[in-house]
This record gives sequence, structure tokens and C-alpha cells, in this order.
Amino acid sequence: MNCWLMKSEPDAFSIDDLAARPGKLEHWDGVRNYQARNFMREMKKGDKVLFYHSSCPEPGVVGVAKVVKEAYPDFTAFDPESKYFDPKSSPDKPRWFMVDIQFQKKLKRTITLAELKQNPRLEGMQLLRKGNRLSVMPVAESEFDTILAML
DNA sequence: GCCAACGTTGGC
DNA sequence: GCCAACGTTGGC
Repeated sequence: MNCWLMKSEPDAFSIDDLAARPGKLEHWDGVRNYQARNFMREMKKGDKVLFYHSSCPEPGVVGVAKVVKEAYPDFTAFDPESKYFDPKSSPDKPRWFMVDIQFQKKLKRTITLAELKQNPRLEGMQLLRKGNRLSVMPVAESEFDTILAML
């Protein structure tokens, strides 16, 4: 069992949007970064995901989801109408992948980035590294538990 | 809106 | 393979 953190801009797709989806399911399309893609390909069914809101007034962890479908080709890359279209990706040779996640819970409040930074137990977290821009990244299980215990 | 950090592209 | 230019991310 691995743990992950996935970022989303709440204006584009928030934890409430996930909770409102039929079956509370969503395919995580649009990742166009190789490192993030590689992490998604490592994800296993049942892995836990921290849902993080970025680029907003109060960035931080807002909920928990789980992986319900392992990596498969991101079909938005094949669609010329999509903003995620990539002519270098094709159904025979897909370059980009996505996973499906399912809503588990919304936290009673946002555990803010500022709080995470103040917690000495989270010092090593990839999210807190300077200049970090990955939208998908691994989280140690101890860090995952530490964060949820901050509620 | 600013800016630091990082990834990607493309000329050489 | 190097590196400058450019685009994007994301906190503030």
C-alpha cells in the first residue's frame, strides 16, 4: 500500500467536484509531466491519495481519495479538440497515462500548506521542497498519517 | 501581478 | 551534449 498526493486547482476541479461525480469517481487526465506520469504508473488499486488544492487563497490538503483503476492511456491526448491534445501520443503508442480515483472523504477543514510547513515531522516531505511543482507525488505512510492527525 | 524554480525545446 | 530561451507552476 502506497500513499500519494495529487494537486488540483479548485477552480478547475475541487474535492467537492470529486464528491459530486457519479460514483464519486474521476479519471485523472491532463498530466503532462514525465515524473508525475511515472508516479501514476506506480499506483496500485487501493492506494491512498491526499487531495490537495493549489493556486488558490488557501492551498492545502482538503480530502482523501483512493486509487480504483491503475494507469491506462490518457485519451484526452488523442483528441485534437482537447486542451491536453498531444500529437506525439497515439493509441498504439500512448505517451500519457491516467488513473481513476474515488472520493473517500472531505476533511472538516483545510490542513493548510502553512501548517504543513510548521510540522517538524513533515520536514522531509517532497511537497515542501523548494520549487516543487509536481502535481502527483509519493507521500510516506507516516507522513500521510501525520497530516490527517493534524485535524 | 511578481518571481523563483523547474521542464522542455531547439540551435549549434 | 550543451545551454539559452521560453513556458508553466504555484506561493505569496
